[in-house]
Amino acid sequence: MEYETRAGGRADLYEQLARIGKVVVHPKRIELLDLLCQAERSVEALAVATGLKLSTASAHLQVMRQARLVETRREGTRVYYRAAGEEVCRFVTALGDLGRARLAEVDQILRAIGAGSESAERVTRAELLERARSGEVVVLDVRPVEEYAAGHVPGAVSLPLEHLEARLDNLDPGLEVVAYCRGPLCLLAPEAVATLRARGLRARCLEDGLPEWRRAGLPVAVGTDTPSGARAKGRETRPGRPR
Amino acid sequence: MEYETRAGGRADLYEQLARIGKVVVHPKRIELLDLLCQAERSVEALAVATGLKLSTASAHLQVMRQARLVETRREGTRVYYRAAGEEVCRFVTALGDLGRARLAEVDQILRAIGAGSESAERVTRAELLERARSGEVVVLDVRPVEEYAAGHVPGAVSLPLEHLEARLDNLDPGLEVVAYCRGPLCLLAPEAVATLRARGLRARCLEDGLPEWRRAGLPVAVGTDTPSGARAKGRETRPGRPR
DNA sequence: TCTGTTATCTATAGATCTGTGGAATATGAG
DNA sequence: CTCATATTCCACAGATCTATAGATAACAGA
Repeated sequence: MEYETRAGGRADLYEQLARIGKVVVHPKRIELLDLLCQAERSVEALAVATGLKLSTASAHLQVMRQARLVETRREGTRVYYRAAGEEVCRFVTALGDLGRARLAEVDQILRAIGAGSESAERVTRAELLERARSGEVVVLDVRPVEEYAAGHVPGAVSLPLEHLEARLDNLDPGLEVVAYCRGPLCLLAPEAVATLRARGLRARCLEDGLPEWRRAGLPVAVGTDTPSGARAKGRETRPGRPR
Repeated sequence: MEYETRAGGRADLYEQLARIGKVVVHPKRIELLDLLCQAERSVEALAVATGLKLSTASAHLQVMRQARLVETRREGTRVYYRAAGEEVCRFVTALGDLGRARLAEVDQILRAIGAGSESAERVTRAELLERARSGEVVVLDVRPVEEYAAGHVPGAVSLPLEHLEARLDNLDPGLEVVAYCRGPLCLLAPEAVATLRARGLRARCLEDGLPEWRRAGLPVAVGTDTPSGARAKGRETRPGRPR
């Protein structure tokens, strides 16, 4: 039996793509990339967030830099890493989607906290926009403050999950809460919702997270000012071409 | 300085995703996956196409199976592998897109054969549909016959690149040729176009390849009958939900 | 049942990857 | 210039991955 062999330069091509594959072969590197899709961070911050030793984290970051998936910015004695462009975040999302679709284990882990695929509970972006405008809901950003600062849903209140219990009183029990976090793989918002519901509040998760919000061409606010009344003081940007 | 640590079950999550990453860390596995996104194939066919020994190819396929990215079907003494669903192909596409966007090397390799990002030359799907309907162009599927058989643009003529030179006479020099292949990373169609142009024929590539065509919700014909007149005899399917 | 074909499994040697502590570098403050 | 901080570089030991040959298993046909 005979089969055709492949054309010439392709070997190099796949070798190049494997450079990218090399990044996502290590769980910690995926975690780092996921973090960097939310906001830039210093090496130390990344090491602490992922539970790695500093030198190990740095080594992983070098691998990611060689694959050109991250870029750096120096500020004084500190080096800030960030995802090298929107395509990187899209790729991480694609990886997560594939995981949820094909690996039952992923869905199980997510479902264990109520973030699984029975997402009938989730609020769509369109619904949120509409209801937030009329003041019916409070939008809660439960990610760490630095991620909120790097970009958030306009009008959202920053309330990191770790501080949620402590600041429950600040929430108006009459309003429904819509919480969001990093995306479909992130457990912060589902955990927040579980906590809130246990306290008798009405709460739901937003579908997806901030990267998808941005990618949908919706406005993103920048800065740490939490809106006490209705409008935030941080800059607000609307990207060029919605999709 | 203090940073928050991450919540609980996440480690397992990224470990699961790394199972997928493990597949794309090896160039040959990416190549195999790319092939399987076009059509199912036997282990031997895959080994020959990628230039691997049989046992090595089998080992790679086991890794891919463990990550649930491929599935198998047994037919007599032979085992056919296929991509485990549309999400897998979408992921491979995302990987390729990321490579083209971030790795200059990838673009260089593609450009060396005229398939680079200066794709102003490419025909859009919409344009092709319109012009093919009015009979102005010949649509050429330059992939191997088994991929044509597994699915092709309705009305396209199967003419694998390796046979192109030999069958040049069959082409009407008055018509423009639109060639397509596996996708943006595939070099078959660009090479075919280069060959045709060297012979003085008018020829262009279609944007992307068959997977993207299918993903766009356009009809896909199945079978090996090449249309001599206007209509193919193979089945023709229109998927449920276009996108 | 026996035989040939196709694919998987096993064992192994060589290569690559990981985590680590400690040295080296770069920057800013005194 | 010297010191303190943040990061990267280096060397090494232990773990994992890769390719391959040969054994084994599944199947079809006589």
